[in-house]
Amino acid sequence: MPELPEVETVKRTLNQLIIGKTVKHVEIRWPNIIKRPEDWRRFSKALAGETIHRVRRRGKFLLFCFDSKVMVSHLRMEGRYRLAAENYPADKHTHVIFYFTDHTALFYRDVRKFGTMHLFEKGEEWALLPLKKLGPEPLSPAFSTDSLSRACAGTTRVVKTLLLDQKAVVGLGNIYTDEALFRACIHPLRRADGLSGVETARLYRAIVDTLREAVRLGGSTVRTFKNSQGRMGLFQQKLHVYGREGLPCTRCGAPIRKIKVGGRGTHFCPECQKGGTTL
DNA sequence: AGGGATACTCGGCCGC
DNA sequence: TGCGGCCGAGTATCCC
Repeated sequence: MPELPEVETVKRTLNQLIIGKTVKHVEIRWPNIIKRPEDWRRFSKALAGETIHRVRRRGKFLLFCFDSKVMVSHLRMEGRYRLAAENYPADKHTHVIFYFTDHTALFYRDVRKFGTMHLFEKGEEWALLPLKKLGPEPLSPAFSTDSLSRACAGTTRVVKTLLLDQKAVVGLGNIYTDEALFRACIHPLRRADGLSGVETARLYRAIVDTLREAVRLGGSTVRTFKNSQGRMGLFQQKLHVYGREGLPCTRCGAPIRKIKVGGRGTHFCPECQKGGTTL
């Protein structure tokens, strides 16, 4: 499940592979992936003849910047891009194919069909969903202990839920939220507005450090070993709690526990992340 | 009004 | 072999 470090890795790879390519046509095999424009047929028409100038990232979204259009793509759990020859055999999980004028093609494959694509006129993407309401980038000056404190102060929700919702900070999903809370020694069920100043500062550092290291290692490859480009992240070897239910805590040896928080599987160390759950 | 909870999308996979 | 339930990111929708 791609979170900020994985999406950042994909962005860097795509910037090496598809810059300067011009779209010949787009084949849409599963129209539900296309969320904008409403008529998915117009998505293909609008991109024909457009050249890709760069790929950017905002939170977990990829932005493909064309001449006059911007395509905003979210991979959700299993979305993947692969560049190949245009006659590469697409399997049943390949839902969108961008054919280029140089006889290569970008294949979008997504087993769960959960991914989304929005197409905008260049410049209008920031004022509309899905980018409109996103919080600060965690690895930018816009995110700070102060901004995190303000976000925490304004809500009665538990801290894990706050971190997942992309308003206090973007880019965290289930894996890195659990890892950051472990690193900060904060229980996932603590109420956000109950965190002390010291704890908030610790959480800020933990988020930044966890994401920085994961980006450096090319993200995590969790439960998908058939990554076709051979490009596997290495951060999964650094996970302290995610996917480690029952295994000894790397810090204190206590067995890692798994609970549900807001419907999401949540991993934590019952010793290292003690502290009042304020409930 | 605006925060919070819930429904919805989807198919591989698990347990029975 | 079949089948129901689970998982999960983000948005739409409802509720308070």
